[in-house]
Amino acid sequence: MVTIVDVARAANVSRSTVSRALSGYGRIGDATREKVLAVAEELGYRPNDLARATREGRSRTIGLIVTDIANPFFAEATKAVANTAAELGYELLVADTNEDAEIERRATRVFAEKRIDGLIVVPAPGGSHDHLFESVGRPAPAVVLLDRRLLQYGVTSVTSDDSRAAAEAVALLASKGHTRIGMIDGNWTGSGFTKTRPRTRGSTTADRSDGFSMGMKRAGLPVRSGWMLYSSARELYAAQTAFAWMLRQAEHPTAIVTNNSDVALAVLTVCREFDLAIGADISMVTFDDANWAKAFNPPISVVSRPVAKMGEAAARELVAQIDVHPPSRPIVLPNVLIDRESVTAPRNLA
Amino acid sequence: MVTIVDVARAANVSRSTVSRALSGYGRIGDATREKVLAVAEELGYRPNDLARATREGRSRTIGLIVTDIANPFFAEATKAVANTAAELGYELLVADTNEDAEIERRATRVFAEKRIDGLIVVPAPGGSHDHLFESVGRPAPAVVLLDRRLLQYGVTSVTSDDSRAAAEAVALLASKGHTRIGMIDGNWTGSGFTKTRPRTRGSTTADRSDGFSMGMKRAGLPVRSGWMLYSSARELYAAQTAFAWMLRQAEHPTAIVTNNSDVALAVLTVCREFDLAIGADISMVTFDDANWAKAFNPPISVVSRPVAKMGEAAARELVAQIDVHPPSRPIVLPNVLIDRESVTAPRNLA
DNA sequence: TTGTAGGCGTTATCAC
DNA sequence: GTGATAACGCCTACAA
Repeated sequence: MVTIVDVARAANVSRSTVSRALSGYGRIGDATREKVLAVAEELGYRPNDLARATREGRSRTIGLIVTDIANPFFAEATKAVANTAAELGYELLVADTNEDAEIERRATRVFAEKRIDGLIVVPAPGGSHDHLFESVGRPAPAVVLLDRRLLQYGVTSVTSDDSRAAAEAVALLASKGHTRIGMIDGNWTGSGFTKTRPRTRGSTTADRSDGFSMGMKRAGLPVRSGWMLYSSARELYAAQTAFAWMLRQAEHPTAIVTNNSDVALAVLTVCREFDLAIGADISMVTFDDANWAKAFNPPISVVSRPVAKMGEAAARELVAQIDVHPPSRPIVLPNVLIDRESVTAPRNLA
Repeated sequence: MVTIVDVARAANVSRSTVSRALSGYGRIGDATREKVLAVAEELGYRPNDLARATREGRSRTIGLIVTDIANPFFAEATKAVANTAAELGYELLVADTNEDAEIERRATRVFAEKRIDGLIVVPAPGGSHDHLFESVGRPAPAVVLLDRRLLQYGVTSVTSDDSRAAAEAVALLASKGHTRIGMIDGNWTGSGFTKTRPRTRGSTTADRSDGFSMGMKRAGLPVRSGWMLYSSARELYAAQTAFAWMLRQAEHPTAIVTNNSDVALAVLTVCREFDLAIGADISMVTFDDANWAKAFNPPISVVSRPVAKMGEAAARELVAQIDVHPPSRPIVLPNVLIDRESVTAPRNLA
């Protein structure tokens, strides 16, 4: 690689003159500058940002740690973060933890060693997250949480108002006459599925379940045991098993809310197996406006989460903090309920 | 941030001793080492990898430039690259070009300044790619192409055998009795759609179209003008418009092949609007086993591309090249045709 | 206007 | 076994 010294030699000037020509600071003669620039161009000189960063104490690089980049939600968030960071003059280091807290710790450490200026993180569920915030070993000067909250630490978080949206989804279903409404939460850290509410903290998943319950209460509807299931996030078929189990109960729901698009796909699959027509036989609303939702027959009604905006907001907030603005209060972006055709009046009322 | 000097001071030894204790090179007394380690731990010392990289001339960081991370195919590839890189001891810098060659150039330059050890790139369509390979200004010592080929430059590429797979898809359709088979290619760089084959080079997209034609020829079937459409990759509804147009032709295809999952979604949407049942009224096979394909009614037959393996292979090949192994020959991984239920005999024969 | 010199945090060579 | 010292490439205060 060609360095500043090489350029200096070739242009018959000193290192500092080259630096001045390149960075445009201090005074320099026009002729000298142009010559230096020409030589640099010709030699294909590229400033060494590592050296610069070492000296300046800032790397102009931020880190993003996600539980699963392949998940459409996080893929789109990543895109927004990457684009916003680039626009703001930062590069993006990415790590995928596969929801494993141990991998998260490792990524955190390595990122810290690379001296990232800030970190956006979707913490892996379960386990302690002290490593992200303890003063000794804090991975970066600035940290922002994406789609998660960790109240104990007082970090800025970017989420969407999932509680309200879940309640709204229930209200929509109730307004069509549904009284037996179920929900499947696909973010359980256990295996298989369970009827008992897991005590999760900080997850927006919990918001959705809570919002569901609240919506049911407001509509004056009971939540029967077995109408609200928590299925494993790791096991591919857990959500299918859960929903199939739900359908086999004596009085099963006539409408279902799912907390992400993967669970929605599971529900759709099971409906096909049970020969149940979406809309006509069973109504549904899912979180996340996946790209396939509009293509289905019938098109699926969804809670569209502001993914791209969340990613962008996280990046902007992070950079603001790097520029030593004080941390913002929690940022909560609005969801929008899009009613397509998967919600109709229940059969027995028709 | 606490440096090696801080640790040295606190432990009452010299910088070199601290370095020895930490990196485990040279000779050092057991007692000294343990003390240093203890002090380092207590102070929360983290080696500064930027400084280390500056000195060693290698950053242990690789770059990934993609046209669209939010695209499920690239999202999964990114995941595989990230995981493999981590396993091999590299961190991953990511950039999204939105298929814009200018952004690609910018990312390339910045990555070079950050002194990445290697680069995996999905080049944006159109425009020159000299900037990736010209000796002066080459962004990294090692470069690997993902899902694209650029024959002129003699770079290693990782692709899947899409030509063969497309021919196989046609064969499957033909074996069920279809004679009027169409294809929609959703990677055209133009706007709207066109009937005339664009001259693209290096794209695996072209492989798919070519394979389709080859498959038709082998089956002794004609490709009527208007049965093979190229629709814009940028415009959201281009593929829908194209397929709707195709359906309105006098003798339209009874089966369709689509070259990616987004186009498949477009076809599905149009079929719903035309009230055509997949399978019964029109058969289809699409490239990419998207997560929704199994959930559809009926489940969609697909060419499953080995995405994760491609990402992993690209990362491994890149690291091998960084370790000065000579570039490998083009790597071509096998696709697998998964016949689900979207392919049946055409109506008029039933 | 231009050059000299020192330091950012590492690692490694060479004396002691 | 340990410490002083130089070097990686850059930037910039200061001197000329």
